[in-house]
Amino acid sequence: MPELPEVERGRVIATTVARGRTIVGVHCPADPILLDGITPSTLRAALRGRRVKEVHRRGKHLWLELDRAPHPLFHFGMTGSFQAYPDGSPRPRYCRVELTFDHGWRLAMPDPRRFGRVRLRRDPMDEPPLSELGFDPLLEMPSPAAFRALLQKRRAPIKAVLLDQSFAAGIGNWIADEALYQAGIDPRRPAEGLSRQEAGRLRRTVRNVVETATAVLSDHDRFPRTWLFHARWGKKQGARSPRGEAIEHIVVGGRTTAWVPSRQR
DNA sequence: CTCAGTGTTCAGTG
DNA sequence: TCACTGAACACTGA
Repeated sequence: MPELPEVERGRVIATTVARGRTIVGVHCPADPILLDGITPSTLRAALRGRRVKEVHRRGKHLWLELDRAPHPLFHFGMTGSFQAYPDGSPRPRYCRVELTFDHGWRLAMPDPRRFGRVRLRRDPMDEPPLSELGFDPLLEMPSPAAFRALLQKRRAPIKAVLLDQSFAAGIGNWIADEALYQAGIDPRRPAEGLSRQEAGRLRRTVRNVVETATAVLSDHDRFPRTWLFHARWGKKQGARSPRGEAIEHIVVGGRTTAWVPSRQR
């Protein structure tokens, strides 16, 4: 699930259930998704009794700003998410962490595949991993000139650069493919070789894809029907884009890439 | 039964 | 330093 729009949905869910509330319970079995030597008891000690002032997101990372450090920082990996539900509802399957608040509602992080991560940070923005992130396309998209300048420093394929979280924070496999498709750019092109016009188009399509997906809280059924997204994993052989174009599958930057050669140059 | 997957990290290589 | 490859992580569903 989790690229920027899915994580933003998690932020909205967490804000709704947790902002201004006090954490009264922490359920978390010992699990490798707890990093930096966190144990169930240290996590409980850090969180119980704390008030949640605000919920923040940057790229694919999400954290609760508490009334006292350290603050819990979450990454959803491939299959993590947030769910909120009232006291008494069953705990979701694959729940790794569950917080209970003073109004009786709970916030859980299920993560079947366990690629998610939970950390504690004193100054989240000033410490890794957040301090290593590039710009967040929703919060701070650079100017066209600055965007192109960043691209010109990179020789790697443009798709690999889009996936690099130290370049842009929050872009994942499907957003990179969608933005390149809409911009009409071959994913294998060296980033430094994009013209000013191409860089400008790509900047706009990245922003458009992220903003559009976020505006519908990442409800896939509400993504525009013209998006490659709906066709990319359909059938590998003979797949067609919504516009009837042939879709090819190749590997770029170590990831399966769906693209439309007749449209992307 | 086999394989790929909306992600990250690390070791090894050039 | 940069960049690429492959493996590892762990589990589901086609």
